[in-house]
Amino acid sequence: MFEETRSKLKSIDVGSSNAEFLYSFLRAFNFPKATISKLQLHNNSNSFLLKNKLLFVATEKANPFAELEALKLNGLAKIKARIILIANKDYILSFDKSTEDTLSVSKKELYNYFDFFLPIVGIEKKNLKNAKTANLKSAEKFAELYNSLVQSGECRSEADRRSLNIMMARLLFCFLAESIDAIEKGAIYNLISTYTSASGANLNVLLKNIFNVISGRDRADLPDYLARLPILNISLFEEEIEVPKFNNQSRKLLLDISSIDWTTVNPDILGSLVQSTFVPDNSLGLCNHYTSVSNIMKVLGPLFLDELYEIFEAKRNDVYGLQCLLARISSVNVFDPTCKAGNFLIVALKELRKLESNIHSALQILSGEITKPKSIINVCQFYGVEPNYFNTLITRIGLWITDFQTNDSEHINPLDSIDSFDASNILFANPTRIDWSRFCTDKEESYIICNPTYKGATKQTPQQKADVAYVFRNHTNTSSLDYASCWVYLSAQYIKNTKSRAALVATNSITQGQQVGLLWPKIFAQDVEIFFAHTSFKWKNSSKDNTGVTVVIIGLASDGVVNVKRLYSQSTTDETSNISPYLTTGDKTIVKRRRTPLSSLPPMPKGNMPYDDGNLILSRQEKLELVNENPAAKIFLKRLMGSKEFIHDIERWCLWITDDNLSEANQIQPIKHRIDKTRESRLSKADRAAKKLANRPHQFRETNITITQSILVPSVSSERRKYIPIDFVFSKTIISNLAFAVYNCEPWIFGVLTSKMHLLWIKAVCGSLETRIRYSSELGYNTFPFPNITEEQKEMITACVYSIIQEREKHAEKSLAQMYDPTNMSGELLHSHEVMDSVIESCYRKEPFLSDQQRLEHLFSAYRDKLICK
DNA sequence: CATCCGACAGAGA
DNA sequence: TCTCTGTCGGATG
Repeated sequence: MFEETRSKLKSIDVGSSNAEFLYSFLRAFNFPKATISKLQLHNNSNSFLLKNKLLFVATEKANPFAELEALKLNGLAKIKARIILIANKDYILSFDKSTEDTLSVSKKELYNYFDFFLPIVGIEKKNLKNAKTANLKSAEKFAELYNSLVQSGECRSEADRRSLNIMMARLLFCFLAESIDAIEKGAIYNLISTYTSASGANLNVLLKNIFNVISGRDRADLPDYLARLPILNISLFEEEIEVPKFNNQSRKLLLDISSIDWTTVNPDILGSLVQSTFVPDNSLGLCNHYTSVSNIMKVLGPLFLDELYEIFEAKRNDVYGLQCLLARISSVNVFDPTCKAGNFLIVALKELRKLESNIHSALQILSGEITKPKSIINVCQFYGVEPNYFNTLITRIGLWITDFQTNDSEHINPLDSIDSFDASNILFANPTRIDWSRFCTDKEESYIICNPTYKGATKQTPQQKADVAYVFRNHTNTSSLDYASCWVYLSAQYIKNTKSRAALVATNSITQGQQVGLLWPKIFAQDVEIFFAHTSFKWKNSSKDNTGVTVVIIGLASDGVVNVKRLYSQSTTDETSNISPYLTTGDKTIVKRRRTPLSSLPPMPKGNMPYDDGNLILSRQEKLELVNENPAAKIFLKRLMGSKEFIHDIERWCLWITDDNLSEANQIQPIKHRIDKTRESRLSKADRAAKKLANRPHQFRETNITITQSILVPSVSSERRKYIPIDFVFSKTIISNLAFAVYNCEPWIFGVLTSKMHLLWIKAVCGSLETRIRYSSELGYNTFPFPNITEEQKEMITACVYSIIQEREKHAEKSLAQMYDPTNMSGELLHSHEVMDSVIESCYRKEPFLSDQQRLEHLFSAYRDKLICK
């Protein structure tokens, strides 16, 4: 169906003018002539708008990312088009506003990515089950072969696994070597198909021979068919390994793999795919998530590439300037201290070569020379540390093939290119245990890029726990840190007092909640600051399972190295003099956990934790059945509310038994059964506290109850609502550990908690679940700066509270979720909240606040003042 | 003792 | 399969 589009795109003359390029592009997607001739000029003569579909921008800039950034600065929302297509002489950069996908390819390769543009003809990519790319196909075949060999029982021991991994890496190397003619094309396929039997029985012997011949170990009296293989003098083939036995099926898979056309395989994602599909478990418990190219560009651009391109644009007509720039890029180090399959390094190499090629083109124009010299960017400038041996091999392979593919010179002998396999600096080690500065010694400038493993403090393996303890051995209060903090800290140490910079992708947790107070003082103490950052966005790559995590990007530099800091979000870019550890434009104020409220507010504990494996809790149905059969059970039941039951008005019940009426409760068989099960479950836990709780299995861990009225605050709730849904609950309700409670409180407290001021504070200083609002008392409530107010003010607030309650009562049939639906909130309810907001704000100061930014600044300064007073 | 977190998890469309 | 939005339990301070 789209073959025609593809072939039309392929036939576009790359050298044509911008307008011609655009016309051909649109014709490929079958836009009628009339549409094309009616194209509107947009803002200036370099861009065209196809309304609601496409904005085409022609640029002179060699780095189209700069043009996209410029558009973002002006606000992407204003652009009335789904897809933005930026084109310079050779490359195109495209951005899909809806999916936030980025595509960066040369014009020549554009046809292979036509599906990116299908939304402009009304087809969503997700609906398109198109043929898999060569990359994915190859990776899956590789994974199949790997699994087949593992499952046939050939690779039981650790040593067998290792041999298998090395064999897989060697095979990958051989096929790529064929693709660049370092090995005769089809040689491996022919050897296997000709000299092994269909049963696969002697295939392992043949492979062993092939490896021996290639390594040069065993070349005496070779039969002719093996003698034609070259000697590849690299470490990959040095070790003599046991090759696992093949069977009919695995032999067939290997033949399939060797007949793939490896010339079309893209090294920056192949390695990652291979790795993510066939290293399912590894002894270090590290994850195999890899970073997509568009995410890598979010890191490389602000870290150094944008700056290099700015220099290039400025010196375009200056031979000396261009030569200086060349000298500079030939001496930078790029260092990924947890490189996995190496795709950061590979993309960095590719991008630097692209820039180099641009510089050579500019120099050619200035000097009139025709031939391009050999690249001065060497793979030895690329450093990686990786605790998985197989990954180090994949990284080396990726860098080697990229080195060959991106070298402009036509006179590189494929066999000579092999040397770069061992030239790259890839170290097999645990990066938390080595001294980075002794591995990647700082020449002129080094750039650290990485996407370390994230693991929350309570989810770390003992090994990871020990790693964190080792990295932070000179500090206290470190056992709640995420595993990724190690890389932030070590990066800061590495760049300290140098001009080098670092940029990391990390879980957003390290920029939120308690971790801010635990990590960032240790970073800032080294005179290192955040010079750019990208706020939270949902992690995505093209791997089959897109795991749920929300990430940020953090750029670090020594104080004073970078003056203008850039703060990026999905659609905006802010320039500022400081980026806070919460990734806002504020100052470096850090809010730390407090046990008691800073202001004159009553305590807010968490609700009661069941700790029961579900045995003390009943659904509506279970409760009805119990009461039907045992009417006496009724007095032991109370409504239970966590966030979900509270917000969505879901009926859930719990057994609430005091020591006094325990014997009475035990008379009812189903209740006794539930109590017994709770005891069992608590006893089965390793935790000492749990065993102690088994002594009172009829009760929740905490036993707080409401006597008059309590305010319930859900601990997690959607960030899309205008207000956090909170409400009063009364004595029949038990609040669970999934909500906070101000027990038996005065009504005006409700006014403070529901206010916009409080919400802003909570969003700013508490943690979050992905991007949900995660309320917390120690971080958000106890730290909230609220003025001491008069009785009159309390009365005013109370009046507003009642008017909100009254508005809610008009919709008594609705749940809080429905009343506070972000798209459908009643005008009166909204209004009563706004009145409340202004009353609360008037407690802070007479003149009204003009923006949330102002409100937050006031809150932070009030927080600092209160702290000093205490 | 009692809080904050999760390379998440479960439900609904 | 994607979108939306909050469970549950326990190590940790």
